[in-house]
Amino acid sequence: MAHNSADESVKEKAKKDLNRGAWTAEEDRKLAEAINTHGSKQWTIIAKKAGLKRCTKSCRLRWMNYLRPNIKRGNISDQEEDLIIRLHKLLGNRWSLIAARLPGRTDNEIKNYWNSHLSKKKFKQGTVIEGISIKEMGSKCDHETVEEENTQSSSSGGEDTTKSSFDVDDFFDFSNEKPSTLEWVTKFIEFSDA
DNA sequence: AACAACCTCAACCGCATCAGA
DNA sequence: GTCTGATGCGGTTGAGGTTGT
Repeated sequence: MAHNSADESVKEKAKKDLNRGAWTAEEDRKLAEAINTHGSKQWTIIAKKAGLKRCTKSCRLRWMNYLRPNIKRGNISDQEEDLIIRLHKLLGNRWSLIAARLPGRTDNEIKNYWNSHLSKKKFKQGTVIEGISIKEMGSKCDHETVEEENTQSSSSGGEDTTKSSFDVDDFFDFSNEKPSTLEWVTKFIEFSDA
């Protein structure tokens, strides 16, 4: 590494100048004000103009996970839980994709909920995944459990996957996804069809 | 009542990807 | 085509709360 130490110390100093840890109500108010003025896209501008000693990432995260309108907090319903389980089986640890199918829920919330509730539940019940660790689950789900899902749905006529009342068409509507996601979904569909 | 163990969740970190120059 | 800064994502951490002994 040819990093010069002056550069590093500038970065270190900048880091030290930033607030860290829990957000205060006052910080929330300032951030909301700045987003109101500048929109919720230009985070470098927002971070500067808000007058907060917070980095862009921190501002964005706070907005996405807490301040954003229409956020549901806590009380994940049975229906939502069921959907999370199904989506996780299908998508693996792609929390943002899963969150996109659950209005008002954030990727962080779903990730936390999965790690604290569902992963254990699944192990207790032993119904979905057997013989692999939680850490392995994320990567394995991408292909192996998809295959399992495929087998299960074909044997049961594929009806069970729609047991909960979510809109299947909407669920598989990836029209708003990024090209890289679409590519992945296309691959998944090809894999399912094979 | 006191302490330890466990749980939850907000926030941070590092990396990957994207977009513009 | 390359570089650089911005953005987004998933994994991890740690503070605070809860439960068990």
